[in-house]
Amino acid sequence: MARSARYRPVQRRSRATIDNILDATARLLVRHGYQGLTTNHIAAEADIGIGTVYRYFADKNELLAALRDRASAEMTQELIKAIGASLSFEPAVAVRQLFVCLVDALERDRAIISALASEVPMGLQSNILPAVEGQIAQFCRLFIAHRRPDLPDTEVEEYVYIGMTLAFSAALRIAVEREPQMDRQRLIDRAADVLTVWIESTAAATA
Amino acid sequence: MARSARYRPVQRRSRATIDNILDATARLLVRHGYQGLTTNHIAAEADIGIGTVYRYFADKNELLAALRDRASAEMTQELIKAIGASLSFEPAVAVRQLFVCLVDALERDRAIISALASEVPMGLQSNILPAVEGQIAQFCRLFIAHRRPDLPDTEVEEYVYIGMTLAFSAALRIAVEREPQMDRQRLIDRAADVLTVWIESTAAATA
Amino acid sequence: MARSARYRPVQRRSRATIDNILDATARLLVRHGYQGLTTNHIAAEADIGIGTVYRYFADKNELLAALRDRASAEMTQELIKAIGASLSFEPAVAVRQLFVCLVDALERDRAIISALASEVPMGLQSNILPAVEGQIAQFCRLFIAHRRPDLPDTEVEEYVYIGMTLAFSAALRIAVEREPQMDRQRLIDRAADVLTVWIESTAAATA
Amino acid sequence: MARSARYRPVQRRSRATIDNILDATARLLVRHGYQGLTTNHIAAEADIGIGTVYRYFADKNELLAALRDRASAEMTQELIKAIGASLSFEPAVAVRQLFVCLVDALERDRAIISALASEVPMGLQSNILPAVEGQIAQFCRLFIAHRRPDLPDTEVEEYVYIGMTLAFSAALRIAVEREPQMDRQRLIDRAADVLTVWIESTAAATA
DNA sequence: TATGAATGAGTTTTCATTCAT
DNA sequence: AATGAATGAAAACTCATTCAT
Repeated sequence: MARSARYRPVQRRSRATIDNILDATARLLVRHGYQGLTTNHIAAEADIGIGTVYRYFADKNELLAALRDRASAEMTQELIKAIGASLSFEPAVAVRQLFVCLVDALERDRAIISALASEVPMGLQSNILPAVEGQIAQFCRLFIAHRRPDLPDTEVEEYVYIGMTLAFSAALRIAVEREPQMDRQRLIDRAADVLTVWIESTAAATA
Repeated sequence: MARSARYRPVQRRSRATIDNILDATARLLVRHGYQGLTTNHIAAEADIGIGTVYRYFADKNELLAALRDRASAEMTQELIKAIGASLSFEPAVAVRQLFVCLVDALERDRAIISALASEVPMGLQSNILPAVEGQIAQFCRLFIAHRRPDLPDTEVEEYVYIGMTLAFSAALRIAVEREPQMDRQRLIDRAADVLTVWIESTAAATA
Repeated sequence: MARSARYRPVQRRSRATIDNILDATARLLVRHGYQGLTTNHIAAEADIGIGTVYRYFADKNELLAALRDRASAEMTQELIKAIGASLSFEPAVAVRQLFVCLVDALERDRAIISALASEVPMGLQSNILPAVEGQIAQFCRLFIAHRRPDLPDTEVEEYVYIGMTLAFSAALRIAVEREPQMDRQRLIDRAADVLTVWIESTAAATA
Repeated sequence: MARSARYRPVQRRSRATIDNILDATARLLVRHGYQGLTTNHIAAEADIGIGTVYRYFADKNELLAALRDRASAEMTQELIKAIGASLSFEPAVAVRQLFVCLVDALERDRAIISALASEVPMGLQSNILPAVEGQIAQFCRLFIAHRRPDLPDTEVEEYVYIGMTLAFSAALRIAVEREPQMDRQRLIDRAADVLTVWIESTAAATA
């Protein structure tokens, strides 16, 4: 907000230092949660001076946003690769494969995801998933438009919206919030069933 | 530390004052988000002394928890009433009715829900929905067990888990996060379709 | 300070209520120390309203002063009785008897003495012992003046001052601050020795 | 609570700043007593920001403890020097010299001693004298053990305990609590007499 | 006379941010 | 470019005291 008006000299910024800071932040977030995550902590964990942190990030919010963006980008990349690999399978199989991959990805980053999503008081701003979801949605849009050129844009948009919601929220639950006594594999099967049934029913309905 | 037990006199606490404080908190949360939500602000908004806030709530967390519980209870009540009213319809219709009711309820409380869920840094602790969802899930469990006494408990549990996830996450999106250009009614229809199709397919599969 | 100017209607004050308040204060002081000793606590412990406390004591300081005075008076009374009983013995024996009695008295009230003396931030104002000591010193003065009418007042005063200091500080240590592995009886003997030797030497010197 | 360990960066701490803070605290304590001794006042008196106080001391207690330790160390140092200087004199003379030195030291620091001992509500924790006394007692133990190797340890311990109690409490009275009309020199003489007589009597008794 | 709900000035403490070195 | 000592606004919370009932 106040940021754009602040004087900021043109300077060479070291990618390595930025990653060092971001890594330190992620480590602390996973280790202790947002409570007690201070910029001074971050500097100490990254083994640099606090002043250096502020050479690379205008303020704490910007730092957290950069962390969010980096995590989003990594996860997006991974999912897009999985989509590429699934393209040759038939829809029902592909959907299941992608869903498994999504749960895996969320599970791997569960700590950082849940820390950023549910502890950092930046509102939805700090959430990693919307960005990831937006990217993936883009692919789905193209895919559907390619397969069903007859559907109007708004309808495509609605399918994508519902589909993304279902896929991501189910995967998130299974990966991050699942209670220990529930069976991971069976939940994945059930959720994939829903997606498959739904896709098939809509394909039939609009055929 | 040395104080063995917090002093808390037995006393008559005024329901009106508690509601006044909770209302003020909700108003501030909706208006400005969690950032800047201080106990002093709350007292000022409620037009009482800061000491009074601490007469009724041991600390800020307890206050927020009370707000969460009140909102949860209200929403749960409303949904249970809707469930009662839907009991006589056939499944497909009932599901649609209930889903509409859920979206309505979430929409009505959207401000407080999203503020508590995504801005208060208490982790999932501050989220209203889990409590509501848990209550409703209880009903679904009973209902399914009644209609399908042959299903083992763990399977019922899985269906409920997936069903609740789908219903609540879809409804939450439509009510709270829907982008303005999307049509509310059509999204509700699509989401209800998913639920209906899924319920019918599982009924058929296990028949 | 501001107290004398405060309006205070002439009223009947119940001795029982005052003692109730003082007892409650003493109990809390012994139980939890000065930390956490609030007037509201005191009222709750005494099972009366906080307003009632302020009907009987202008402020917290006055309450504490009343407690100090009451404890002082009780201890003084007890010691004076012991002095009366020792009067017929010869000096060396009497001194030892009185010293034992002093240690006993301090030990009995150790909790309240140490709480008031070392935790209440009223400076020396809160200490019980000066008042007790002053009263006892008065007796000693009379006794010495009676036995040694030839000594000038200032000299009597000095003897009393030194004697009181030695007796009370030694007794206080033995009763309140003694480390557990030290033998109470032997310490009493040693301390009584000092007093006896000193008294005899001064008697001889001035003879 | 959730913060696993207090963040405390490894850093160069300026001795000058610490002393500045401690000096300011001592000044305020002497000037106004413990009442009204707030960390904010200390910062203002030291002419630094409140944050700086907390860079050097974790909390108010630690600050007060540091002040106590500094005062203790200074006084101990001084007394030990005096002991060294007295070692060549015969006992009666040495005792008197040391007692005078003790009264001097206490008198010099009377303000801070009485403030810390009788106003800071940390119990005996805040008292300067126990630490000083403990150090000096150590010397006496060694000295007695050297002169009277036949005495059992517990007996030495008792003599030291009684002797320290007498010396310190008498000196404290004379230095800090003496009423103005009493003659300092004569009180010192009387008190030194007690110590001398006692030492000689015990030497004779155990010879 | 007794009550106890309400008060708010005052306290400790935190931590994002600056800037002289 | 990097540093880290210093900062101080702001937050949570306490508790002696008042006063309407």
